[in-house]
Amino acid sequence: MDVFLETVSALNDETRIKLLAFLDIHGALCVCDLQESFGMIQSRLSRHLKILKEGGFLRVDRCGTWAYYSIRFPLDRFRSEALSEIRCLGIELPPLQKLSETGDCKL
Amino acid sequence: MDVFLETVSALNDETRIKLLAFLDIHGALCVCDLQESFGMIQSRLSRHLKILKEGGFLRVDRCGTWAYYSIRFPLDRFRSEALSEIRCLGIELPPLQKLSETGDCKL
DNA sequence: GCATAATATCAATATATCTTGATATATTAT
DNA sequence: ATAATATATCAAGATATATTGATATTATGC
Repeated sequence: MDVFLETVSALNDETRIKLLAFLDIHGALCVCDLQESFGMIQSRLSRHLKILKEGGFLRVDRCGTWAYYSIRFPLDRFRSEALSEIRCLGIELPPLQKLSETGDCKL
Repeated sequence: MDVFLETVSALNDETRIKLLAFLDIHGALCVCDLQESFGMIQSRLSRHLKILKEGGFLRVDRCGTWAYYSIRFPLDRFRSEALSEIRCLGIELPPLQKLSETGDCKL
């Protein structure tokens, strides 16, 4: 019950739905990229990304000081179906502003 | 976005998940049956049932003064997958206390 | 019509969640 | 070691949601 509720409540926020849609389109991005793209303050993003990660939707790959967030695959059926729904919503997303450089990191 | 969030937030409550599981097992029940089974006050149940209905999970069939709530079929893929998850949670549910009589009503 | 029963809605309080700004941690470069 | 950058966490206030008790609505039987 708790795990399911954690998954559902991760979905229960407009900001997090937009973040999922954005990461679904653009692949792995770090917090500063998202911060710049969405014009959001860092602590807010960090919190939402944590909730999405703990809800089983995202993975994090650390690369030096950067933390690259991306959709976690494979997703189970429920989360996968949720992502399909999100893809169909036609959400308006901001343009990607990419500041970070992967450099050595293999993502 | 709003419709999806309405669906998700309907799922985002322990009481409502239990109600879905209970109605999934027992079929159509009226508010007084649920009230008795769960030991909840009527206004609380009525509110949660309304949210589940507006979230697309339940239908209501009125029969005189009774309002019979049941899972709405067919469910779309996302809601159906949510219900599958709920079935797998192994939620402990109270025994059914059935007070209402269907009588003439065809359910 | 009047009384009773089932359900729905409202207003107030309690509880949880979100946002913000400040601070803490961690990594890299000098 | 110090400074700079990226991210995470914390505390306070703002907002949303849940619960309760009271009231309103609707249908039935007398």
